Amino acid sequence: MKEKITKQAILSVSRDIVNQEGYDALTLARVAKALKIKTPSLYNHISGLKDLRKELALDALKQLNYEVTQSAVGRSGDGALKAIGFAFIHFMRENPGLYAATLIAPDLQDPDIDQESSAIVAIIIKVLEPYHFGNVRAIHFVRGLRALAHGFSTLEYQGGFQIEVPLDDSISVAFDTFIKGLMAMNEAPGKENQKTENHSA
Amino acid sequence: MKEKITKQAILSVSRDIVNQEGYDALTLARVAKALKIKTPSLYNHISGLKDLRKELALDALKQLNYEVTQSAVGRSGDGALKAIGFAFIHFMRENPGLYAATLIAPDLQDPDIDQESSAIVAIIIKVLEPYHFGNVRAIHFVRGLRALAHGFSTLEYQGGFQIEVPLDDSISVAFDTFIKGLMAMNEAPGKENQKTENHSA
DNA sequence: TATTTTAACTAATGTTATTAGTTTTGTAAA
DNA sequence: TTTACAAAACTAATAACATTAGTTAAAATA
Repeated sequence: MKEKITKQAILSVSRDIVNQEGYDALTLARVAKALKIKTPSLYNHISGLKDLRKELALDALKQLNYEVTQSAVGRSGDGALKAIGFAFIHFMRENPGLYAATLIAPDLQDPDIDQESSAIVAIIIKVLEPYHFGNVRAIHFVRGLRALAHGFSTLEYQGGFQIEVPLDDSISVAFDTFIKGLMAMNEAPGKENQKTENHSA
Repeated sequence: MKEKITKQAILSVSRDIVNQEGYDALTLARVAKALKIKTPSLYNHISGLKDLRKELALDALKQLNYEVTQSAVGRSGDGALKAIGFAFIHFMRENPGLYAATLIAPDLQDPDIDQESSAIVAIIIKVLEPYHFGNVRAIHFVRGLRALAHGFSTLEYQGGFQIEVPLDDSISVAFDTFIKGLMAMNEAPGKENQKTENHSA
């Protein structure tokens, strides 16, 4: 049963390739071989390697958004925040190649990519709502949480944690710590509580 | 006055290339052109592109370590921690190509690279000493601070922050938040305060 | 059935990294 | 000063890659 060759099929084998053989293994030659066609035939469906990388990154971001969103449903407050953090790590562990795709191929100027990126921000903003932060302050916290999740993911991806202390404990403690500080901040709020409409932090 | 061609000279032009033209612009052909020699001649000094990337990453990590260390001297406690965080961001802003080199070329298995990575950990551990955390707990916090700094750097590098709220404010708030939570944690310590000797978190 | 579009193909070009073998050049010894 | 050697440049060649142009076969449509 031959798979019909379509953009989705190309993305599908690309996902497998990057996850199993590493991001660098994603070449048009490799993709064509997996699909049993010649390299130039790919140009009937995509407009080149750069395009393929972008599409793959977009796909990865969509999946990441979905999993992050799912991790937060049914939870609230600090439980939801921690779940979001772990959803990042989980995604990276299960899909190292796709995670690399979101790291390397960014082109954040691209409107499609930009939209997916800010969708993640919107999720966190929503979870933060009950805390009643001012908008500016909320953006600071969103950025902090995002940086924390992203930082842990990237460092583990690179192999930056070798010690025998379990990483999951560290992540848990780090989020607890940040959230605890966040509460303390709320009791003694700063002066920068102006309104802001733009939520694409 | 012709520059004598040496490993250092190769690394020097490589630094300029990645910072000015992006990490992808680092090819042996490009380096050779900058040095006005032919590509194969480079093999008299380095053993290939992979080697060059590794050497460049090592160089970048050394510089990063130096700047992080310098940022902490004369400061203590939360002031020092925040300064370290900003040193990361500053390095990334001034040397985007070198920063990318540390992100992309890792090979964390390599002993040279590993040593430089754990040097950064040692610095933070030292700054945390006055807080008298147990070793396990200290490692958690080191990881958290490292992830925070790394996360902010990487996200800004990718262009992940577009809004008009200044990023430096967010970084400041995030570190304050984390440090505040850290103090609160210290007042109510957890149960996992065993001793550990390995400091290469 | 005839026509148009889709999607494969072959052929060719230019850019890479890399290896092998050769020549030049500078330095140190005779 | 001449000779010997090693360092560091070179030329030539190969293989993997992306990309473009032009061609052909098959499928969909009119």
